[in-house]
Amino acid sequence: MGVFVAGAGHLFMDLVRVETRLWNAVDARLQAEHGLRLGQFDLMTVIAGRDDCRVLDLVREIAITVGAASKSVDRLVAAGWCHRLANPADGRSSFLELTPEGNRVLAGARHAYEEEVAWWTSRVVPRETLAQTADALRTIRAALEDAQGAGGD
Amino acid sequence: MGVFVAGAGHLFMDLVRVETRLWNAVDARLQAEHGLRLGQFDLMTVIAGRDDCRVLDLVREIAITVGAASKSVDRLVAAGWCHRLANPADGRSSFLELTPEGNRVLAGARHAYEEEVAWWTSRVVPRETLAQTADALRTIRAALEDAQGAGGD
DNA sequence: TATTGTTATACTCTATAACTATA
DNA sequence: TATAGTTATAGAGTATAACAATA
Repeated sequence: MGVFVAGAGHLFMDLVRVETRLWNAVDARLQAEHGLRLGQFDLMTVIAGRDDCRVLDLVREIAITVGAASKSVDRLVAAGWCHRLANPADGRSSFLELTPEGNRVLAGARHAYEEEVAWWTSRVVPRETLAQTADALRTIRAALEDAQGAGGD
Repeated sequence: MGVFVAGAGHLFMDLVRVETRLWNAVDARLQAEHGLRLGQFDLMTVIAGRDDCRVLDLVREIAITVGAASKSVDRLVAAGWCHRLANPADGRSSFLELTPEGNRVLAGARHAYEEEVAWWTSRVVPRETLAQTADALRTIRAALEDAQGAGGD
């Protein structure tokens, strides 16, 4: 039962399609209900989850260019959700920190995010299969990040 | 064993990171070895796999906008990999077809594509786990496409 | 009228690189 | 010199919409 692997290439295309469509579904809901984009939710989650987060930490974690990261932070700052604090140990960089309003918006959006993702995953795939899928994705992610030099502190 | 699900939201973020990094790895290799981008490989695979493929079929399958699809096809045509044929049954649309050169490039790239994807998946995850992951992704994809009205003929 | 596709605008991302400031 | 970050360019994606041609 299920021992035949149709081909890793086919798996990756299914993964790409799921990512695109699930991203669009979650993004539309966050934008409609909480006024922020999923990309901003992602950035803010990283900032909130890391002490003394710098722009280059976002670059490595999310795998975007430094130019895009810098401008994305500009937009978060313009929205009043984030500010840059001087890094006392290194004058070249700033520490990123969510504002109280940023934390409030993020917390509110997290409920909708979890609910929407669960709707398209937990509802259609058995819990144990989903757990095994999560394990597999975490393993593949770790292999890629290990090789590409991402995510490390 | 593995019954606890850390949260579907965490699974989705792992999926997003895998998609980004694996896309970048495969894209870099296809570009270096075969001169085409992974996005073009994706478009051409859809065109090759469907009789009488139209621009709107690409829009629904890949989930891009009609403007982006039209311009992407322009670039495939400019590269000599695709052409538009008159649709005898509907003067508003064209049928997309790969040129012999397009088919040749696509076939050559497919080897590198499969090898690169397998390197990051089959090498690090047991075959049966990977098969179960493939099943889960296919199921989630079908649920999303059923709701978003994609992929159908 | 509705549909198919092209084209245009404005915004966000990509890669690349010039540039400033600091280590 | 190397690193952290900002800023600029060109190309490709996004949404949105105007538009032409056809159903």
